Amino acid sequence: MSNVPSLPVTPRESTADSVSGQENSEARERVLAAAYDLFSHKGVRGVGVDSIIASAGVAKRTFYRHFRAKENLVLAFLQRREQLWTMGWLEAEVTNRAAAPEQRLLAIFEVFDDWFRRDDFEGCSFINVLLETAEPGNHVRQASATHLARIRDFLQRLAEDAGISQPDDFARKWHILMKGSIVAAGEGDQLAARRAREIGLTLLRAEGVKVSRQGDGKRPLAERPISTHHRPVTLSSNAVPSKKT
Amino acid sequence: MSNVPSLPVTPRESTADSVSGQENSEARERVLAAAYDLFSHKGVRGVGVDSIIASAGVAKRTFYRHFRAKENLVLAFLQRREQLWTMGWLEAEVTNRAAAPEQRLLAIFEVFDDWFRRDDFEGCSFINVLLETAEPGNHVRQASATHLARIRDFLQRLAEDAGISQPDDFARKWHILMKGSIVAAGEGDQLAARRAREIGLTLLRAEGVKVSRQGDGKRPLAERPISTHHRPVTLSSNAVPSKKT
DNA sequence: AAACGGGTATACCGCTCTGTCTACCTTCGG
DNA sequence: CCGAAGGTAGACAGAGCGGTATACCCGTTT
Repeated sequence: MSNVPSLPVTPRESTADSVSGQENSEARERVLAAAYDLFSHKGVRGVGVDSIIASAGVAKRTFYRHFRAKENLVLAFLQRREQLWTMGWLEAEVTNRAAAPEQRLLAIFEVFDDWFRRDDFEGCSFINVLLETAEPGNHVRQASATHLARIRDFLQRLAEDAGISQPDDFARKWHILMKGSIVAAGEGDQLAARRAREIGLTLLRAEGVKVSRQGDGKRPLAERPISTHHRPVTLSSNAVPSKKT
Repeated sequence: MSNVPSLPVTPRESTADSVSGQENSEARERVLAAAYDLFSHKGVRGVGVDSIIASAGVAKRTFYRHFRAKENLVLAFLQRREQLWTMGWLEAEVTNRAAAPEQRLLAIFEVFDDWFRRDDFEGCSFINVLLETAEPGNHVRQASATHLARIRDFLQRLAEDAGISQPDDFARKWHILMKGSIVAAGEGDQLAARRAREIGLTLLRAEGVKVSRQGDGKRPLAERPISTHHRPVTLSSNAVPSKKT
């Protein structure tokens, strides 16, 4: 049973790993959910396979039946992070909060503002993994870069919709603001999102975009039904919680 | 005997670690120099004590005579990074390239532009260490945050000199641009520094600062005597290079 | 009924890492 | 001359890591 697994276990999450071709196992899902929590908060190098299987309540053999090696789990984690965080949370939340493209760009930092205030703020897993993996050729590192690029694609689409002349350059600039504010938040600056928003505002205006002020500070924040943050409903502290969490 | 050690071995680098009170040993200096290269390029978690002592050509016993534990070496490394990178390179280079405070702020990104193009670009060790150390209370993590704050102090001084109204807020914003561009460069965007510079320019103007254009693009780059980059003259590939570098 | 696929539990291997310990060598000052 | 300080070399302990192997259990399918 276990209350509501993070993802409905439905379809193939791509990159075939499972031995017999079926990646929709319950055990696999528990592992992935446990890995999501642990990896996103403690980093992929800081969490061992033993911790994950203990937290997932799964046998080691079962783990290695679904993932050839730890690296494969990490790659699967990054993909799930994109589903849950990038798409299921950030993009959804932004799209929900504003309609005009330039307002959506600004809304990113309003979403970040809430995020940075969370006591269990984890930072951006893509950045974290990228930076804790030194070797340039690494699979995991490249995957992180790809997922970051996909965030940039979202920004670029918004820039195009806003009629900005050089959407790629603009998206990369906006991404610099996002990444910079995330690192600043990790450093402890809880106001980082507001600062980044202000920079973004001047940047938009310099770009010739007319941005109708609907609150320079906080948003009206009427109804916002989505998102209980991008965290999957973690399976309630299963089984042996391992020794040294 | 070993060509020009990175620092003249002269005075106390604070935080007494050495057993008998003298931290000006030659062996200690070799260790610190080796650690600087390895840590800054491969991360502090990715480099073991064995690699360091092999690269430094020093016995293990000697290492532990000077550093109670690896953590103490890491802290010493961060301090040296501040001396060599923050002060000896970034601040010196910026101060050398421009005189007016607003020009110095912009010069940061011109210095970064050169830096990002290096093939052995290592990123900001303070950010790297901060992000690869998950636990919030950690000594090393806090030390990294402190060193980052000291960079911000430099920015704040420049902001004050430029007559900017809220220097702390401005410094934090500028730092967001710096950190964001560094991460972007780590991701592979070699133009990140120029993008950040452009953002900074609009930000300065929005702040009411008159910035006389002396080249919107590249600088005149006349004489610039300082800096062969912040890298200490690494002791030429000493001793046993260990097995698996 | 038998076979099989997937799950559990646990021991184990080999490697790496931090840190200690033994033993010897060199230099230098009283 | 001798002893202490600081150095070298290398074995070693103990822990954690990723990954494998053994043995058993259970439900479904054939």
